[in-house]
Amino acid sequence: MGKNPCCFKEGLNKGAWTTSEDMLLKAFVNIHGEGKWTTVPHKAGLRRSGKSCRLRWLNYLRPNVKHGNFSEEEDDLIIRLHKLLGNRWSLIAGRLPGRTDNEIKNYWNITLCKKASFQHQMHQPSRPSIIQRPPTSNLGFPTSSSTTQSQAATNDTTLILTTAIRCNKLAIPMLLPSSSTSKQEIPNMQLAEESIAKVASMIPESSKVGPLVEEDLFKELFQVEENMVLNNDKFNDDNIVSFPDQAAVMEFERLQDFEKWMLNDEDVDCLPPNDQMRMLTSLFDIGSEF
DNA sequence: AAGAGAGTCAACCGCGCAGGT
DNA sequence: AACCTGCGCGGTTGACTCTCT
Repeated sequence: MGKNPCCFKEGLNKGAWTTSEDMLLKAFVNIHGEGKWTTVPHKAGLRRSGKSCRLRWLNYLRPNVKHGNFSEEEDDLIIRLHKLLGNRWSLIAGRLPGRTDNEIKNYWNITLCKKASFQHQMHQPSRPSIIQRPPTSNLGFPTSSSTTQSQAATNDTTLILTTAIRCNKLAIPMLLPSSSTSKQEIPNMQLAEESIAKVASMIPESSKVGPLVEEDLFKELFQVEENMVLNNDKFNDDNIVSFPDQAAVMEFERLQDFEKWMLNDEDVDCLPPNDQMRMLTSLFDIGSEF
């Protein structure tokens, strides 16, 4: 397996590891612990690079590394995590005890990629599983062409972005029933406002901007029901948020929060209420099975 | 039996980030 | 600020194995 074992560079062995090399590395790490990989080859008496030692230890020699077939549960989890996190194999591996990023990456490329693609076609034939980063308008919203481009990306199977639609600005109008202006008549109103407040609280005060919204986008994010209308006149500082220059950073932090929440981690600062969860599932294009 | 092609997977490579000087 | 070093990550490679004809 692997590269040609007869290949030498600067006196270093390359290619498949021998049993004796494994024993040397294992013994050394068991005594001295992990870390300082650049000094390991010299101290352990190995003619290998530090990187190679680290890789061999992490992927094969480390205790509790699981080898062999993946279970159905593991398959399912990998597919779902990949949908959420993209090709961030180390993060995915962190959720599967005993599995390494390298193993999961190989397994995905060989097996699950096809399986996930098949599942997606069965459940959502017209929607892409991987969202393409849309071009933004001068207001920061995805333009109407983003859907078309996303579909085009699906058609030619080009995977461009695996996280979320990136909006620089998000303004949230009041949600009103078509025949009334009374908040109390809308059961979800309170939750929607809580969601708005939560999102707004994540954004620095200085970055809030004026009333900007695209109705279709809002309806998609908050799953507006047929008997409700958007009142674009009702804006104030509390329901307008933006992600200006630091958009990518903000989004990344929220993705981490979302991931932690999804996986029931402890120490999560932000636990999205139901409506916010719906917004996030739309943003991250995650199906309702979550 | 044997050759070809497809599938598998350990290992390598290059890049980027963080921390230290 | 610039450079160096160590580390970790994701993409890719290529030897080996399996399956088909």
